[in-house]
Amino acid sequence: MSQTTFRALGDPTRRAILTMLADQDMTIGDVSDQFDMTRAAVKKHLTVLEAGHLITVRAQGRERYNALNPDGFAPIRDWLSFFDHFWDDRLANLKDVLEKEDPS
Amino acid sequence: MSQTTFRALGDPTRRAILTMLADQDMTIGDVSDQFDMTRAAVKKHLTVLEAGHLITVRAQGRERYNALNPDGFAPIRDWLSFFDHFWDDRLANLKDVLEKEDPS
DNA sequence: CTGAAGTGATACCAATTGGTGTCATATATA
DNA sequence: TATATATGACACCAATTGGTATCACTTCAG
Repeated sequence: MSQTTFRALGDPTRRAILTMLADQDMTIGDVSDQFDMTRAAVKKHLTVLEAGHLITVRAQGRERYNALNPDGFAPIRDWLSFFDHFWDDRLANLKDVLEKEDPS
Repeated sequence: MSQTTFRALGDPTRRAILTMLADQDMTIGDVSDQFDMTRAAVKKHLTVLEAGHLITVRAQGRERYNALNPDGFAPIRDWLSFFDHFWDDRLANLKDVLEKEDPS
């Protein structure tokens, strides 16, 4: 289900984390340095982001690097595209109607 | 802020409502007929969707029709496009590096 | 006018969420 | 080996959230 992904994006702190990860992969310590909250809180956010497949974690010694997972954004993009296509079609239908009413 | 928009999309019931509204504008009664929950609960969801500018409401007699607001999806699309562009650029940079290492 | 239909608003409740504090574990480093 | 560093895992708490029940208000129809 993509519910975990949508939910992960619902929190502003988590979206900020994703933006930061766009610049560079970061450890929990790196991330929590940028926020006025404990590492435990950041860890929870990272767990939610991982559950939503928006990030991946790779261990390196005692550090664990969090990195963006581009593929994780696909469900969101797909969901949006449903509406985009819908509006495209509706626009096309409107065009057809107009052309039938007043053929040029 | 687009936080209200992201938050609105975080709930599966609200996303289902949006999908239903793609087919046709609906009153609260229409919507709540489709879910196993009270009208009051549906009303709350619609309020959140309206706060996120994802729907608009127009009164018609004693009925109030809820309709999709295509423009409301823009913040989400824009936010996603930031990452899309980022990955495009990163891919381009990678290509540059490869071409420099092994000029064809 | 009277009653039914459609809705808004509020109080209330259980569950979830975002946060802290604390302790345990694993890994570098002196 | 001893110690500091980086992290994970809980237990716990306040605030938010999704839901219900209930009452008031507006509008349509007889």
